[in-house]
Amino acid sequence: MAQDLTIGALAKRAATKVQTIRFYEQEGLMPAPARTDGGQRRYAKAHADRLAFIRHARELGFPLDAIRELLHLVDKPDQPCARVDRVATDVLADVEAKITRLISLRGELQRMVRQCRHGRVAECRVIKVLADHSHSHCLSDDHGH
Amino acid sequence: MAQDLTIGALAKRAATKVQTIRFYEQEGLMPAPARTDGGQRRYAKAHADRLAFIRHARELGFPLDAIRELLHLVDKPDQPCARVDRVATDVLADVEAKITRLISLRGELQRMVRQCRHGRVAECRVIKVLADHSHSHCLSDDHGH
DNA sequence: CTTGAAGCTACAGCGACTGTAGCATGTAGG
DNA sequence: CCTACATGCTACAGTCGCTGTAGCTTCAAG
Repeated sequence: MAQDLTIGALAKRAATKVQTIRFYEQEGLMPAPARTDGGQRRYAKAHADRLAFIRHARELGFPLDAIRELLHLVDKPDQPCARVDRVATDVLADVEAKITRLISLRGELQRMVRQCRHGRVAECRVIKVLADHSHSHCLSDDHGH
Repeated sequence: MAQDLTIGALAKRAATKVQTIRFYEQEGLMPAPARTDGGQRRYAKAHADRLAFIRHARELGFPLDAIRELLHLVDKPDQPCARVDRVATDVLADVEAKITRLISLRGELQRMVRQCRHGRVAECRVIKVLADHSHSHCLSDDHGH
């Protein structure tokens, strides 16, 4: 077919690395493509669409396992989409938890940096805050992670 | 000395795993402690302080390399703390970048989940949004990461 | 002296790639 | 037709910060 892509051309289109595509194939996320007589991969449009799906999901924070599940579900279009919804909601909850935690980290870091008087290490607030054991429990609600 | 701690007791105090402490020693973050005749580690208070410092810095998102640098600086208290400030500011910038990105992800995920009509997979908005290539560039300002 | 918890070393595994070494293939120009 | 040379191939190591496991030894209490 005329519109077949080499792995390099596909990688450029999807803004991924060549190795990443081979990695997705190995992980069962991308189907094995046709090969030339010499053994090189040649991709059709369906592969490009699938790769775009995977990349978009990855950018949104979906782990590969979740993407694998979504790809299975795409092949069963008559089923109810409750599981799709579940996967997406789980990712959303994960993203929200990360935001909450990072905002609390940002607060503590900002306080630390703001208090630094740019003197010598001996009296540096940053070092003092890090060394101060009494601060360390204010974030520990998450250490089970 | 009477106040020496086994690795297990130290781990419990610092809310870490035993293996994590050995890992920090191997990485040069924790100094090698005294050993019993049988070869078991025995820790003094200085080790507990150092471990608390490391753990607190880790909770704040400092990578181990940054912590290594801070620990070196702690041993040179007469130097200006500009480098300490630099390390902390870098971590803060990193945290802020992550927050910005995650908030944009959250927005897209919320839209996706909200539009789901809980029908069949064939007409699922979540799947459609993920498959739609035209959405995939709205976050790509960060793909260099 | 025995038992059982806790310690020891060494190494594999996680997630999601990324990089490297050492070849083979494909294609464009001469 | 031949030669460069970019690109492709496989296989495997490395990234980060731990965590878990196997197979053994040591310690402290009873």
